[in-house]
Parts: sequence; structure tokens; C-alpha cells
Amino acid sequence: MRMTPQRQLVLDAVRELEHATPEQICQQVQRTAPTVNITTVYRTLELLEKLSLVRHTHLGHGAPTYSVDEHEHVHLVCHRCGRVNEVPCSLLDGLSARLSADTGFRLDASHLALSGTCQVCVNEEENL
Amino acid sequence: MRMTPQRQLVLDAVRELEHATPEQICQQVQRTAPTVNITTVYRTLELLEKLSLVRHTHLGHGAPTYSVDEHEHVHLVCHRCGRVNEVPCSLLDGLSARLSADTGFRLDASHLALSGTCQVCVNEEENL
DNA sequence: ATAGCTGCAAACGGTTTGCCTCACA
DNA sequence: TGTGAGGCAAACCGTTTGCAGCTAT
Repeated sequence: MRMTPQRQLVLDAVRELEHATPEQICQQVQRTAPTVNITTVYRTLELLEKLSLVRHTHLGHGAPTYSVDEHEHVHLVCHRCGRVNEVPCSLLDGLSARLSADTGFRLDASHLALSGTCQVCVNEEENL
Repeated sequence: MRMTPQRQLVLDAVRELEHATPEQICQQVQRTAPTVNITTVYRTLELLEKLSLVRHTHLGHGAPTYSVDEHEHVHLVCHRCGRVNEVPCSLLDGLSARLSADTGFRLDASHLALSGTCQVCVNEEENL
């Protein structure tokens, strides 16, 4: 494996943007290297993921978002407004232990999105 | 709104199949009404969802899966083999309360997929 | 010389749109 | 007779593939 300029730029972009889609990452990379193709971005993300340098999360519909691997937290996705909040993974410790004991399922807390309604939307709904 | 034959068939298919993609639902419908178009399936699913008769869940990559609304449980998606296990929503009660208290986020337990590694895959990994 | 990385274009899967036709209140 | 439901084809977005050219060993 060679750390080519393109790959470095993709990794930098993931680091800077946090939760960015391949499309957004590509745009960011193209600000310094306009000829970089989105195909390269996809291939690089796949590679970086195999190397455990980045990870991706499906936040519901649309494209997945990529983050650097150290970026560990749980995503709370509001299905009403689309906002994404983050909370520490430790909130899942109890559930994780429970699942493991009951079903043997090993929860991956950082690669995770929980859906529901965020506080803002809950308030808005109550004011109707 | 009119409960047309097509719409009834789509609803029946969702009920029978559980966790089916629009594509699968379409195939099921076409077994009794071969001319029904996938466009109609999409439009009907959207409609049924607005009426809270069905709901959809994103189980990771690929197409979402649809279930009838009463079908309430948490999906455990194994990111190694793709298997989907189900556990009762009550397992999330603690987390739900915690999230609500800490952040005001109202968790929708039934519209939810948790990712991780299933017991089978955990065992396989340990036997390497 | 060779392996492997890149760009481009084309194919792909899943979904949405526009439009025209049809059925039904 | 007018509103809305369905079918079809085309557009669409996100992603993957095949291939040809280039680059660094």
C-alpha cells in the first residue's frame, strides 16, 4: 500500500469533516486537488476502512457518513428533522451487557445510529 | 383515499413477509397480480406509512425493510454475516429512560437497528 | 518490467418523477 | 366530469465495475 497524495487528502477530509458522505468528502478533497475522482474516494474509503482508520455509519436514508476510527460515540438521529446528536458510547454499557448475556450478540456501540425524536421536535409537537 | 386492490395486496404482502424490501413486496404482490408496477408499491408504502399502518427500518446497506406497525421489536444486525435477530423492545427501556432524561431524545425502539456481531460469528472468530 | 493506483465512462441497484390513461365517485 | 389511482418510461442518486494510461518501484 502506498500513501498517495489522494489517499492522504481523503483521510484528511474525513478527519476534518466528521460524519461526511463520500460526496462531501470528494468536494473537500477537490478544493485542493480538483481532478480527484469520486471513484478514488470510494476506493480509498474502502481501503481506509479495512485498515481500521475510518468507519462508516448509516444514519438512515441516503449516503452513509464516514468518521475517523477514534471518533467514538452514539448517533441519535431525529427522524422528524434529520438532526444528528451525539452521546457517549458508555450510555450503551448496560444494554450491551444485557444483549451479550441474553443473546450472545456483541454490540458495536460506535458504529451505531439510534432513531427517534429529538428534544426540539418533541417540543414543537407538543406546541401544536 | 380508496383501498384499491393494489393497496390491499401491498398491505397483505407486508403483513405476510415481515422485513421485506419494496422489491420483495412487489414480487409477492405480482404472484397474484402480475401487472402491478413497482412504482405503485413505492407509492403505496409511502401512503401506508403516513397512515401508520406500516413502518420501515434501515438495516444497514441496501434497501429498507417494511413491517406492519404492530410488529414491534429491536433488530440486531450482524455486520459480519448480515443475519438479523430480533429482541423485545423492552430491552431498551433503561436506555430509553436515560436518553430522555439526559438529552430529551425520545427513542423510537421499534424503528431501530443495532449493529454488532452475532453469537455465531463471535464463535467463528474465536475458533480461528 | 511490473505492480498497483488513478481517471473516465459506463453499468448498476434502488428510488422518484412526469406524463398519459383509466376508473370511479 | 373531474379527481385521483395506476402503469410505463425516463430521470435520478449513490455506488461499483471495466478498462486504459500512468507512476513509482
